[in-house]
Amino acid sequence: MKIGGHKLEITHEDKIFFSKAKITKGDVVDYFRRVANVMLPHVRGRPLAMRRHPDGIKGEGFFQKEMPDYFPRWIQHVTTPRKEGGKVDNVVCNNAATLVYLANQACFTPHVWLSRRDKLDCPDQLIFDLDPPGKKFALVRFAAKTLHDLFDELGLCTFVKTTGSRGLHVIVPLDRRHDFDTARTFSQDVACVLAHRHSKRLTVEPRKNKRRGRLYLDTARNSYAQHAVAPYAVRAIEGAPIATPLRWDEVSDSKLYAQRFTMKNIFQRLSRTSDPWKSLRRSVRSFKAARKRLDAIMKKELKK
DNA sequence: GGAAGAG
DNA sequence: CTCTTCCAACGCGGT
DNA sequence: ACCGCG
Ligand SMILES: [Mn+2]
Ligand SMILES: [Mn+2]
Repeated sequence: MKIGGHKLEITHEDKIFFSKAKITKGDVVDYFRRVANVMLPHVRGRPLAMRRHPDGIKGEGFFQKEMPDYFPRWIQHVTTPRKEGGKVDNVVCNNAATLVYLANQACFTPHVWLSRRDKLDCPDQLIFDLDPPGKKFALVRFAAKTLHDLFDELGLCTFVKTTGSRGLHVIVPLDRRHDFDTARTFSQDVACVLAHRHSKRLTVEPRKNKRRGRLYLDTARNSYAQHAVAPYAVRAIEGAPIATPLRWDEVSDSKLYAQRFTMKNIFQRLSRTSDPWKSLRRSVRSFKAARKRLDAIMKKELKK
């Protein structure tokens, strides 16, 4: 296969990766070739952690952060310091050829950092991870919408995607003027305010046995060298569900669920509707002003 | 999926 | 040569 | 200091 001026040999095209949906490795490679144009803007410039499944979804799968020596020289990469010493040489996926090469390496669930290579210490987005306690996806939709409303009050834009697994991710574009510790503390404070406003349904309680059926507002991703599943990544779950950017009005649909979009129906969606995240990079608002507004809300509502 | 070490 | 193993890591809270 | 989460 010739792509972007690179010739790639695709191996084991007929190997079954998803048995129930009868999706082969060749199908997966073809998926990434076709989705590249809409996916690349969201992964470009970011350290990428490879989630690989060489034996398809019936195998174990593993994370790999270090780019192997045998990868071709045209694949871009960036060295990042580890928090407790040492370093990692990460893949950076800036073009369709790399996406296809990774797919042939059985990496079909790439994860990406919340910061970009030119400013690794300052995230350009926050992520709130919303998973249902048990099976109640309506609670995930509720949490996402109330988060959206709170960020409206704070003057920040929000974007939402299915994770393709159990829940939703809410993304908040940031101005890269603040480090991870500052951004994470802000996200934790936002979660505390929201949990306090909706204490019957939401919680920031990490202990599972103290959540009592409430949805956990998970801010754990908002740290250095952490990563989240990339938009349009394929999850290692039967049916090949895809992490799919949504419009906010879709979150109000009671028929929405985390695995709503799959390798089988995603291109039908993409031909009908334009990229819901097209404006993401133009939606950066002032963190300073938002922090100030949140401080006022905390003083009024949290009381201690 | 591929490298490296053990046997 | 074949077979097995290895491929991540941050902050938090509790021991 | 180490373990178990997410
Ligand atoms: Mn999740
Ligand atoms: Mn979670």
